Amino acid sequence: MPEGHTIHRAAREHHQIFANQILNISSPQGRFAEGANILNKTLCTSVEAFGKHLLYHFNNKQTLHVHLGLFGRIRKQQLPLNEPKGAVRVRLVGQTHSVDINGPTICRVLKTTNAFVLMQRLGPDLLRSDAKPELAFKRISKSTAPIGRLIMDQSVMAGVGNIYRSEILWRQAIHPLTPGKKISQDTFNRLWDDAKYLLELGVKHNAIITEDKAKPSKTKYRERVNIFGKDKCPKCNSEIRLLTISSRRAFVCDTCQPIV
DNA sequence: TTGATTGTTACCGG
DNA sequence: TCCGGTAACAATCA
Repeated sequence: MPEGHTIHRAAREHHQIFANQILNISSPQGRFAEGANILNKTLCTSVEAFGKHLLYHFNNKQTLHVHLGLFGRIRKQQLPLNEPKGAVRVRLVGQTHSVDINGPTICRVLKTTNAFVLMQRLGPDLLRSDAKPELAFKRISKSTAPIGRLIMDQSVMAGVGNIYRSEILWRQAIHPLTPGKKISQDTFNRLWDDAKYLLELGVKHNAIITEDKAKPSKTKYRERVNIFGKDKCPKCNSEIRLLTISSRRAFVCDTCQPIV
């Protein structure tokens, strides 16, 4: 489910529906009972995203830290409350809406200051206005690791997931196995700008859309992509090759993305 | 029922 | 010390 756009979209929505409200917090599965007690009936001050991490801040200096991992889901609903579906770890209830967090890898309460310390491990977040892309370029230009690994390394830059990785590199005609140190400043700038553009588009439409001609209205909640999971390159019609980079699937068109 | 999956971390060997 | 590889974990759907 999550790439950076999912989490930032959720943060924006949840901030709107929960900020400055006293929330009712429960854990239908009982796996989060301790944390729920600490936060229950506490004022939620803000909700924000760092990369793929979601933070709900409360006015008792505590923060609910959520990371959805590969399988986690967020379900937002209007009140009245429905029966929880599936493995709901935590349910947040405000005045108008409820949010269920299903199957996250991280779902815990931290002191707010400690949550911020953790976020410092992330590289610049494409979706945050305070991001400093030069920090990412510094890491990339010093590394012999393939660019396909680096742009998905959240400590290098935060937000890109496995689908966007293949799509961004294809759009910018960069071979995923190109060593980081061979990426020029210009190439990096193109890469960063396009990644940012695509993630912002993803936030706007709540979907992964990387194909320029795709009509967002028709593709809502779905993916509209160029080469991820495809057999043939939409530009040159040659075979798409499937690689494994960072133990994940990476798709490449060797014709349109020549190795430098 | 099986397998695949939009992710991260800990650990270990080279 | 710093890599790269691997296992573990999670829930849902086809």
